Amino acid sequence: MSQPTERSPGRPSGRAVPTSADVARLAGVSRATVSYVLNNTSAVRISEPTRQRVREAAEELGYVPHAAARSLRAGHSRMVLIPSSHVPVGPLYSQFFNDFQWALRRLDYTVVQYGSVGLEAEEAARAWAELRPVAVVSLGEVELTGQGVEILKRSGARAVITLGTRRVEGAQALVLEQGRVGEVAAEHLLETGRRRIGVVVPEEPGLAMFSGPRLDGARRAAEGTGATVVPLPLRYEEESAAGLAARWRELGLDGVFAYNDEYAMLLMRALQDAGISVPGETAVVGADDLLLGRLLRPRLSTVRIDMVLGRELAELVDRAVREPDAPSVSRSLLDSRVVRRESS
Amino acid sequence: MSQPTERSPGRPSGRAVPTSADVARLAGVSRATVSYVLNNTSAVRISEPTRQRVREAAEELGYVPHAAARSLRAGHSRMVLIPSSHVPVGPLYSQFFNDFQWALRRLDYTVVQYGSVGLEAEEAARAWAELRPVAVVSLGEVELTGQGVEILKRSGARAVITLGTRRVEGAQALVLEQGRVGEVAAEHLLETGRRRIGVVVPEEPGLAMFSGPRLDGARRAAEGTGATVVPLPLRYEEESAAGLAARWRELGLDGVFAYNDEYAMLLMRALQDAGISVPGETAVVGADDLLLGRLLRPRLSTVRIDMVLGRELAELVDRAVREPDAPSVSRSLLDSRVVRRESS
DNA sequence: ACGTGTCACTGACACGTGTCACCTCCCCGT
DNA sequence: ACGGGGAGGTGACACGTGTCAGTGACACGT
Repeated sequence: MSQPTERSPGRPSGRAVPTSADVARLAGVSRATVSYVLNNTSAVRISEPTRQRVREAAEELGYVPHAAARSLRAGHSRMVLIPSSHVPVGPLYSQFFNDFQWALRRLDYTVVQYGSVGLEAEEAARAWAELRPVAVVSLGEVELTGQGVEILKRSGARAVITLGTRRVEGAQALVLEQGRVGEVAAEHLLETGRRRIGVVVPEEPGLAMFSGPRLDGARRAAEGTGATVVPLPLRYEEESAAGLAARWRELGLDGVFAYNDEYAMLLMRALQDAGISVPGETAVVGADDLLLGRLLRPRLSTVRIDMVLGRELAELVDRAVREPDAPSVSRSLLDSRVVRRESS
Repeated sequence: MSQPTERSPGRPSGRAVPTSADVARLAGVSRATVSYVLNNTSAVRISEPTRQRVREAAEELGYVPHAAARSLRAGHSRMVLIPSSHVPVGPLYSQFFNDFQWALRRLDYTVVQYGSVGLEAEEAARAWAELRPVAVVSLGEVELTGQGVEILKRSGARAVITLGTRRVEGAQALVLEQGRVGEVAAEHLLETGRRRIGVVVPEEPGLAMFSGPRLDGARRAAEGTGATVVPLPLRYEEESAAGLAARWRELGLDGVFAYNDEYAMLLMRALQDAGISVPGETAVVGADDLLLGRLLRPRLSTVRIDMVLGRELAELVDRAVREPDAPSVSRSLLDSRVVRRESS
């Protein structure tokens, strides 16, 4: 029942996608020549008239090379894979990500975001490895185990870089010192005379990766000063904030670092509605320096986070790809400082 | 100088990435058997002991199949490509996108986001076509021309779907009726007796795609009512808002739809600082129903946008892939309604 | 006439996988 | 003794590309 697999030599139109062989046929040259022309191979000399003919044939057929076949033959690709689970992120991160992507493209890499929603860590790593990326940059949204790194490296990845809060076995780690954020916030509150400091810890899942280190940083700042640090679980809802505000007096806090400008705004409103004066009775500090925070009264004090430059990270990826055996640097890539406004 | 290309038969470790041939060798079977076992091919019977041996060998070598080789051989892939230029987006969109991705994975597609920052429309389409995706879903962030659609289809894409504000030649278009957002906002303002209505139009590039239709929608609502609609350019900065507020009285507006809750909050604060009472003198309506809008006083009225379900869109993609010749449906996928609070 | 070189191009192989047709045992019924 | 047939497995091809070695054709110097 199966057709003989002979390829009818002249199949000019049809619905088949054109290959370089089709281009060669149309231009009246060999497939090799087509490859040389379209890739501008410098080591081989092809006459100008022939080049022209090949290019015209390719144009006419709408030929587009097949990336899979190409990287199969080449034995490697220039694909940088970025796992993404897409927690909603702020403009800060978004800006950084754009820069990063742009810089990588400039270095002639192909950036691919590959979502792996709802997969196990190792299972996800295997899925990424199937694509044979030359590098994997995990931006901390997705968990990556030492086992996963091993799978990726064995599949040919020359660089596995994690950009997150904790180190992963075998990978280049760029630690985002989230702790610093909490630390400078707490230091600021201490300097202005506060002694019992609350730290808001969002209950939303997926944020633990950031909130944990920030809390720890605040604790570090308080160490040895005699001040106390109290974690405050909070959901991003008005009722949750109202509930927290209702028992505020019994907590006896005189300062609070609220993880985030959004949580800070939520909490500050709830405090004010409960009759707690800000900053008189309690100082409030957020983070991210959102424009909206400046619209409240009192204006929200905040921690401004200077993110690593996308270009810088792209160059680091490039270096890691070219020298995979280089020592595993692990730098801190955040700089944080307090912007004092009126709420503290 | 080149080594003879013989492959040393026993190369147990080394740094080479293992192929199915290596697995076959280790398990003492043929490559075909390996393929059958690992793919659970039902039409072929392999004894249980052999299956075991193959699986163990694959495990031991850390074998991961090569996606490129696989889809090359298969002649098609199940990759859905989503071009992304990553303008910072709100939680609404983010949630939708997660659902969409999850639903596609459930339908056994591989979702890949491919950024094409700073490429021409046609050039970008060519780059996407190289990956030979089975479907392309443009979420409106990226321009896609009729020419681009042609390139993609010729390269084997069975479905090209645009999800945006305008239709594209040759593609399945799902029009997001951004106009409705402006329309219901304006209708609401008109119902509450406002006659001179401002519509904030962000000056930030990349938002024009949304802001234009919203303005048009507001105009549509005002048509025939005798009310006037005035576009108000605004940058997302305090100074810009202050400038607009300063000349508010001479504009003589009694209502404003501010594109967005964020712009609305910015403008409302500036109006209040300039001594304009809200909603007494001017009513303000935003959009997106952000939690933060509820924290202001007066609480911000807003347009709640019910986005299409991710699952629904995923099923539509699946249908389009299975029946590429189906008629080009083009539905509206937004539902908008006003949530009245205190600012209007 | 002959070796040497250069130019422009082509033939053939390899990359890793899925699958189809075929092959070899071995058992069973007559 | 022989045909039939199923169970379990293998050999070989094709997918589309990049690249190396080679091949005529022609020019040049002796």
